[in-house]
Amino acid sequence: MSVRVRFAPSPTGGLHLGGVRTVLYNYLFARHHGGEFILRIEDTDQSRFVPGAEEYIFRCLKWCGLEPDESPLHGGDYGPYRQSERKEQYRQYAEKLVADGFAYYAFDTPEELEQMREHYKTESNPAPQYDHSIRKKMRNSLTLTRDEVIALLEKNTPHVIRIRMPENELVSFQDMIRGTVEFQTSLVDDKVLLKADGMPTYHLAVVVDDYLMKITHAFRGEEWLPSAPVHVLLWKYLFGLDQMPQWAHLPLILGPGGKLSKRDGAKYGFPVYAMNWTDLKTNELTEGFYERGFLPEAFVNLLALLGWNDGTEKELYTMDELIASFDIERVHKGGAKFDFEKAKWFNQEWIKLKQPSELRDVVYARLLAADLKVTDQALLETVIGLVKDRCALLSDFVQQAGFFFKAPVVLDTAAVLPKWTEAKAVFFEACMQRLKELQSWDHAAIEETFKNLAADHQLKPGDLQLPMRIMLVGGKFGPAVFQIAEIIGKAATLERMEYALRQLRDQASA
RNA sequence: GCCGCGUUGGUCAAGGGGUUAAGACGCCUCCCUUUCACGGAGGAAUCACGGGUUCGAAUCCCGUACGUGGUACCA
Repeated sequence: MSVRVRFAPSPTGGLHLGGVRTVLYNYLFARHHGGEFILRIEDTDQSRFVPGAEEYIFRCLKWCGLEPDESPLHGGDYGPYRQSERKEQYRQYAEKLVADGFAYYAFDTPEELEQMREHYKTESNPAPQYDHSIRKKMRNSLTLTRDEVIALLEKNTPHVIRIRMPENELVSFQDMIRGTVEFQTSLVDDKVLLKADGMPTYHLAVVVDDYLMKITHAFRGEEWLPSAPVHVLLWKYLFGLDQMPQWAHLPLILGPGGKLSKRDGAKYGFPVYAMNWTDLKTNELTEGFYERGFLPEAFVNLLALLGWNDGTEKELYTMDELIASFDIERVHKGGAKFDFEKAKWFNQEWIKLKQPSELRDVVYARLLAADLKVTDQALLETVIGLVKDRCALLSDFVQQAGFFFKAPVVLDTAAVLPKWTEAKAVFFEACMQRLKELQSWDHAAIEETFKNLAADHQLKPGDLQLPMRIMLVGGKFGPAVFQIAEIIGKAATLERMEYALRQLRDQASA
């Protein structure tokens, strides 16, 4: 049987780091085994529907290079791939469970449920569950007579269908990451399977759809572990345990203080979503890795290694390498704290790995967005080659490459002013003259001219290079200074020197 | 509260009875570089705690602590 896995998000907002990692592990597993990766939209909660969220998910997956084989967009033989469009199929399964005695109708109103919780709440049990003991005291098809139930149903009385959890059974299953996991059924409540609006809850939908879509391996976040016994039982009742996919519950990704939230991102200044997401109601923007300046290769790479490794010292992987070495059973049990510093390191490594030509388009876009117009693409590649080892994020290119295309306006004169002397001013005036006369404008010739003149003036070249750098760059960074001069050209070099000299003169006398 | 899951340096982590307890990020020192990076050489954990089992435990078992998730007609 060929491997089929699925990622099943609900379109309620931004796509989280943990979500992307779940996609990634699904994707890697599918590719590793030559299987299919399916995307199913779990939009059964109409009250939480957010317009644009589904499109957003597709954009994120595309950027990450994790596109599904089957989805609402890509089609496939097991559609529709949105649960809202499959609504009609769920009821029959719920009814079958009722008929077989594994589920029941419950007519309790939200108010009655609230009363029940209030009534049975004690200090030692602050959150009473609708379970085997409570259900005997509620209005459902277990407590009402058959005629009463029929009458209520005929009158279209709002009702839900709940699973009837067995009283004293041990439910266990094999988790691919955690091994045997066991639950005592008495401690699990009678989860709603079909809501009053006719929509299934996650519990019913996930089982029915995984069955109908022939899912062989089901990976999801650890937060689902407590409801796993419900799902296992549903599989047993509906389709047989031998049909059930193999489960793997992925560890959580944690923030500095606990579960990673978009709050953490805002608080500590790092992105939490794959791409920018703006909440339409609050207008709140949550930053994405894409916008922050991450390469998708780096993003995927760092996520893969957050909770998994192949046992070797290798840390930098291409997607193909990940596919080749990924093994779900080597995924950790414990949650991993996300470290933005390490994330940046991955990005930096990936920028170093890339050829300038591969970086050209994204860097061009960044510069353009920063109001730096680049007309010479070949020049841009040269510049990228010179500065990329200094960039951890794509956004760093604005500073590291920007001065090649636009003269600095604000200069870090504070870096030279303390040691600025009239002798240096005289030197630079002379230097400008010499450079103006220079025949071949290449860095070696410029450097030679510069150093010879320094000797003539009995100044140390080293003491002059920093001022020269500030003149051309504006700050204490960037590649070799004569290299910069060569690239920006004679005219720009002289202009920048003159501009800077004027500022230094003014500021030194002030 | 109850239930589940987890716990190797600040972080990611290898190692699963006998090792000097890998490696990476970050941090610090030095070298290279008279900028900033890159690169190179070094420095800093006894494995949450307490009991067992064993000749021997980070590795197995049991408790405790801590963390984290669930406890909705949300997923």
